[in-house]
Amino acid sequence: MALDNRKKEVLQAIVDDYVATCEPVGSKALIDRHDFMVSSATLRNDMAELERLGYLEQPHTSAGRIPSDKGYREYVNSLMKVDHLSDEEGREIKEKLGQSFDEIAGLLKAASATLADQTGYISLAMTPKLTSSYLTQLKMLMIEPGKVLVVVVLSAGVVKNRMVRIPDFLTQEQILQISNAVEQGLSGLPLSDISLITVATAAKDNQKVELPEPLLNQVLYEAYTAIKQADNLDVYMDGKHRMLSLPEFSDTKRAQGLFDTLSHDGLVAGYVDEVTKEDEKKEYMIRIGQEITLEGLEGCSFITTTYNVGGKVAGNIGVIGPKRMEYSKVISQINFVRMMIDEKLNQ
Amino acid sequence: MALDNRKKEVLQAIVDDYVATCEPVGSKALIDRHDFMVSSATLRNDMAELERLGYLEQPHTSAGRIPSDKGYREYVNSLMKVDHLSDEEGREIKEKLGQSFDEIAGLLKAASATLADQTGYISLAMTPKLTSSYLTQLKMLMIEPGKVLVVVVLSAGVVKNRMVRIPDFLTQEQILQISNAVEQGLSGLPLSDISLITVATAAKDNQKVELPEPLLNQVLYEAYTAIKQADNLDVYMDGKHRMLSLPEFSDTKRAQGLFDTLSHDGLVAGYVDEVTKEDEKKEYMIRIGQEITLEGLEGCSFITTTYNVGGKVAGNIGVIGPKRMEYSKVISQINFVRMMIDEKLNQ
DNA sequence: GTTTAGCACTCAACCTCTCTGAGTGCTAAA
DNA sequence: TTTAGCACTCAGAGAGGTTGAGTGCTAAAC
Repeated sequence: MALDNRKKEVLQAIVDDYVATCEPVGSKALIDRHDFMVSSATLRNDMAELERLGYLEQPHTSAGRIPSDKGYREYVNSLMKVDHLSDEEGREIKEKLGQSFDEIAGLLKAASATLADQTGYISLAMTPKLTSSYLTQLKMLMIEPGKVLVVVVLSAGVVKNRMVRIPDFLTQEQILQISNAVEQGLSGLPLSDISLITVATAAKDNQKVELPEPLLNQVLYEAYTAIKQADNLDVYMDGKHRMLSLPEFSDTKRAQGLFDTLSHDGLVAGYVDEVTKEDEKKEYMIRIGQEITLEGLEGCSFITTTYNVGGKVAGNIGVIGPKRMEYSKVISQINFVRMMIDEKLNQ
Repeated sequence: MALDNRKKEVLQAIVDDYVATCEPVGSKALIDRHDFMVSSATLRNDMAELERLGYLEQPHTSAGRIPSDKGYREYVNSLMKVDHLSDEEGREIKEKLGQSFDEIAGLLKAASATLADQTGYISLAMTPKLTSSYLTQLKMLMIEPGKVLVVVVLSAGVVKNRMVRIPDFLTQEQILQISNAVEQGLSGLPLSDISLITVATAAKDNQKVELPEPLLNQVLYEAYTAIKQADNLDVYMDGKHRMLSLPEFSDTKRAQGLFDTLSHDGLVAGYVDEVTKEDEKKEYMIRIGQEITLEGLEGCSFITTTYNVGGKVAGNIGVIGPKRMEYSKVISQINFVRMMIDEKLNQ
């Protein structure tokens, strides 16, 4: 059964008011703050009906109503008015992200900081998923005997490096030969196709490399690990501490549950990944309250979106806030930041 | 006026009990839990005296006493029994830090995580102060036309790198010439002696570099920035969220004040630096309550110590916890971790 | 059928009052 | 100097009462 127009307006008004005040909304207050052309008794009937249908909840008999997860969902799906960023806000974001960044990591850090600042909630920025990107360069730079810096460059413009140990007596020359051989053999190959075997094949096909097998293998193993490690997702998160000032987290237990989970980057990244796949065709992923299957985030809402680098390769940015979130505002803020990232990355 | 022996014992017992329970300690409870050979009335007199002298405080008339900052200070300075780590704990730490680390950053991250785990408080690990270290290598690796990875290697074994932009048309060959020239001219020089001018001199003294002045300067500027940036302190902090479970932070306001400050790495690092200088000759820096001049940390205690790399170059590790902290235990934990770091770095 | 006025009802929040008990300070005697 | 004893204090818990925002229901009006 669909909601009639007035009920929709009532639900919308209740969500708006509750978001603004964090207090249960009663029929009287609703009349006062909005131009309903009916009496409070009528609204009471509507509210009772909305509660029966599961869109509203009552903390206790003599209190007003608050939106349920289902209520928020309905609001987000079809009721909220899409907000435009004020010029002011747009300008602020542009200012913070306007400078030039030499590495994608720097851009994402700045994006995360900006998003946290602007929304006042927790922001999230993840490096691109690199599975579909390919290796473009592999350099090995001898720092001192036995210590080599492996630099991996991927098609998405991602550069990662890692210090590894190798046998002391190998020379820069030998290392150079190996890295050149591997680079020649593997560049252009998707990361997912690179295995210890392909690395070894690449090195051995190249005649110039002349080293005893076990030694060679040791170096190749380190190169392989460095390449694979370049695939690791980095997660930048800001604004956690701001959540403590929200009334919904005045209970330390809740805040602790949230922080416990958020301190495991991997958990969050995995969840975002999973949910992004579910909502593949949508511009945004929105999860509200109990819809979120991460422990400790049941009282939150989670909005993410995807930025693009070149073709397929993409990462996520997002915001975690209370269910009582200014959805439309946050969405437009995320969107703006995403556009900025896209622009920077694809210019 | 010095405290007589019994008063010292009383103070010590009160601190121990309060640390264990977080409840004000009364004369009766003190008699029950310790073997004082006197009556509670006598202890009451002692406690009144200790309060008059400022070592104890009373939350309200009909409550027991809690240690004041001065009381904790006396306890730390001369009363506490120095604890030895249990074999169990030592083994756990060794296990976590036992693996080999290729970079100092990795070691410090692990140290911070371990310290947070073991103490249950907030841990801190800072990269070495590099002002007294010198440049050993400077490499520039062309990633793609216009983009160069500058790798800076310092005497302390610190390797930092930074992606920079240069004019498109410079070749790998030219870049190599420049970096070689700079490296030759500057290697062995303390970081503090390196300026834009010395960089430029190094490059220009080398005959091989043949580039129009403005172009060359642009590249040199980037190299200089990369070198200077290698000096940046990194701060690793873990275990923040655990503080929320302590009774002293059940009030969200306090927790927020703490987290606000801790979210500024720089503030904390600066403070540690400053205080380490004050306590230069001591093995540990300990600051209690109001002694800490960082906003939001007035309810905490802060313990740090210094690890060494080679000679002078040194960084700090530390723990931030409630004033009601198991001082001796934390100190031995920090100490153990410091020894592990020293060992790893100087082997 | 929908809307409204009116009224009885509910219940968290707040206040006040009392009681309890842990803990104190003081005094006078040992 | 130490101790026993006693009067005193005060936070915290519990009981009782009041308030007021908010509800649901009913019967009349539209």
